Amino acid sequence: MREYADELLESLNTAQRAAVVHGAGPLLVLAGPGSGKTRVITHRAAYLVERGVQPENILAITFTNKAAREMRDRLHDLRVSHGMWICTYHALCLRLMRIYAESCGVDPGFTIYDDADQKTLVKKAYELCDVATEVVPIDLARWAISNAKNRLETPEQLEQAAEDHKDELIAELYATYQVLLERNNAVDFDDLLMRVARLLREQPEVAQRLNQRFQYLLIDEYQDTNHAQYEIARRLSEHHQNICATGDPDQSIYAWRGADIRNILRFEQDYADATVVRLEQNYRSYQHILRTADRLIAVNRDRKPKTLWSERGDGPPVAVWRFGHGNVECEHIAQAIGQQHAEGRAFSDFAILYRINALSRGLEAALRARRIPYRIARGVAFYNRKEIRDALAYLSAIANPDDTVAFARAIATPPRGIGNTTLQRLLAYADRTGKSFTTVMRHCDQAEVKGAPARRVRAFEREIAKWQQAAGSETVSSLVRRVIDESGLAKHYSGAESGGEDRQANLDELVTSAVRYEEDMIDDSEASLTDFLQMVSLVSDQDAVDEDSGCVMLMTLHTAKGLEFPVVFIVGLEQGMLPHDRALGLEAESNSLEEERRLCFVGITRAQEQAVLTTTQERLLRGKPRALSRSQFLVEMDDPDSVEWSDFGLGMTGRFGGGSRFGGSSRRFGHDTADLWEDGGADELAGLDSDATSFDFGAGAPADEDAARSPAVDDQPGASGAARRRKRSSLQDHDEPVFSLDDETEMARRSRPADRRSDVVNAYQDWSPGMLVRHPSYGIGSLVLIQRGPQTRARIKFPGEGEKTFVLELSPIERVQV
DNA sequence: AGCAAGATGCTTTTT
DNA sequence: GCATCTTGCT
Repeated sequence: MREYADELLESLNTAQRAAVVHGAGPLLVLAGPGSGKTRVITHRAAYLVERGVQPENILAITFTNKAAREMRDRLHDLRVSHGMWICTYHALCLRLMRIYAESCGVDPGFTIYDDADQKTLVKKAYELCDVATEVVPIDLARWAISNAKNRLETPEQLEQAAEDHKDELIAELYATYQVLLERNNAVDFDDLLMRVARLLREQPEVAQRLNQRFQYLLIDEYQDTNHAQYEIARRLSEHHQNICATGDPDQSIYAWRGADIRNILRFEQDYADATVVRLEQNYRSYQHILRTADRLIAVNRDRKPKTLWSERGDGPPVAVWRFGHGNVECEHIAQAIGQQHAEGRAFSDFAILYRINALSRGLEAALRARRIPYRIARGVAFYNRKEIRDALAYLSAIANPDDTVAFARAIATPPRGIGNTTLQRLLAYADRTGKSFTTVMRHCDQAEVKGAPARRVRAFEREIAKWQQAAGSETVSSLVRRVIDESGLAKHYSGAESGGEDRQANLDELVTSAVRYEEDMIDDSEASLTDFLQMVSLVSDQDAVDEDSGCVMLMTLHTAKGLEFPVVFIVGLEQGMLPHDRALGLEAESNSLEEERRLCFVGITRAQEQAVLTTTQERLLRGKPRALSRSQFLVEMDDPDSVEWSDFGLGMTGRFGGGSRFGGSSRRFGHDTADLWEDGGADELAGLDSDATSFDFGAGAPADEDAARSPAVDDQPGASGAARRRKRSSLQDHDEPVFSLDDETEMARRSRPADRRSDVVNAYQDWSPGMLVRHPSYGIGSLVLIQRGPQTRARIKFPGEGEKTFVLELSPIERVQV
């Protein structure tokens, strides 16, 4: 009879198998993109269990909650479920801090401050230290404090290392900020790591006990660990040395927030006799994609060479699209997605990636105008809404009577006749005496708050006390409901003022999330308000990436790490965007430029079948037009064999600035590519004019408004491909662009040859082998083979160039009229 | 105390 | 372009 352990090794390649069967002792798995890393980790965990290791003796640390969830699911499929700790570094530290609260110097009911709360408190430190933000920019101080914490440095150490007055001020701010955190019984994200790292370092007996508990460590994305995380991993594996780290130095993209690529590079020195396994076979992408990514990353000097290989076919070349303006870029991408969807591709097959969140706006508008369902990976967005933050402030105030940041927020909304003067007096008194805010409110006359305001303050305090009592006897969800209703928040946000209904719905959603939290709790007794709030604060963007939402996914390149999609668009490949300005500064120099390159590498390697990179000559940035030149990365990765350039409406700069109102005139994009190729010089641009006028900017108001009324998400994920197609085509009928019959535009439209306005649904229906086509750089060729499917692929023979394969929707190929 | 209009500054990426 | 902060008015 075959053992289950053998079954676990099936369908693994030699390297993967070596990593899975590796027993005790340090193991480093260097895993290139798409090399089946997650499979290896999960199979390794399951294999260990199968060989007699107890699940509760295994600790798996991931970078995101989503990765943790995925791993848990996969392990469940592999029949390993309970007992194993699978969590992020931050969640791990949270749990340890709760257990060892006293040793960590916190009260277990502490609040976790997010970015915004942290900023509030740092500002307060500025006031207390009498430092002006003009002298030390607030973000500089925040960055410096965060860095110090990552390196486990105290304010005193920072002060000793200070080189100038500014550094001294920062050290002072850090010290004050820490005191404020303590007084509020709060920690920030960095504290979670720092305090646990210190705990393990300073209390060897705790470290020892945890070594016994967690006999095997599995750590994902090791290249992204910062010093504190590195220290934690080391201490937790000090005695048994059973640490399995996986990662890829070429995908290290978090150095800017303290991640140290050296942690992975020196693994072999840190752990004597470490076994190193390299996973170099890629199962994800076609060759053209892989080779292009490889060519780009090979430019980095600070790197260990690595050979990525694949048994998959060439696939279509990587496409580079050049546009005159960011608006055209968005329109064209939306159009291409619409077209491919009409041919049977699911919307969820597409991802659009960008360097900075600000670039999502135009894309959203273009997708909405075409009624293409999309989702933005922004998990925190929900918890960042005003009404949600307000509700959470009430809850934090109930759970943690020292949390003045929460009280200050709660007391102000809805307005209850307690203004800033009163609040400041209360806060000042709390600061002076160190009493909890509830106590201060109860005795507010001592804080010089008298008369009517005093009555209101005491009334507010009584309400909080009432809820605190309720918190002890009812479920979290019913408390959340009660607080939202009784605080007056529900009423306050019910007004017909903009988005009142949405806000109500969001507040309801918060209650739902509390219900879901209770359901997820295995042991009911563990569900507590504090725990719920702490969990909520560790939610991140990546967690909002849904597997099969039936939507096009939009996200930053950072968020995309670890994901894969059949078709990937990376927009904004321009100097200043990708690589970003901050990486191009003289002082930043090569290190950050190399990180930008890795970021681009991560982006390209997300693509399974098709990668499209776009670049524009101009785009709106912060509301102002900005001229841009193409990214150096495009040049570095270029190769005529695997990268194909297309130009769309180059030189159309300036004239169309201003906004997203251009109607759903999809047909006017697509295959009417300009006949210019290389660096569209000014003389070549002349021929573009007629095309340029056909773009109809600013004239599509009716279509735009129509789109605004329709929901962004209208696709049914469950529907079969055929059903979806049918639904789509019926939609298409209604979706017929409502042209505003602006004279100029309509004339431009008519003046174009009919065949160049290819029909979206029946595109290429009449294309057949033998037909002549034109490619802007290869010239005239003949169609050898046409393959219809999710993408229409065509094999075309060019005299002197040989045969090449194209995805027609993505290439600038035109039919030649005979 | 509370609100509204105007001024300011800011955007890289995230647990 | 947006969100946040400041100012000034009721």
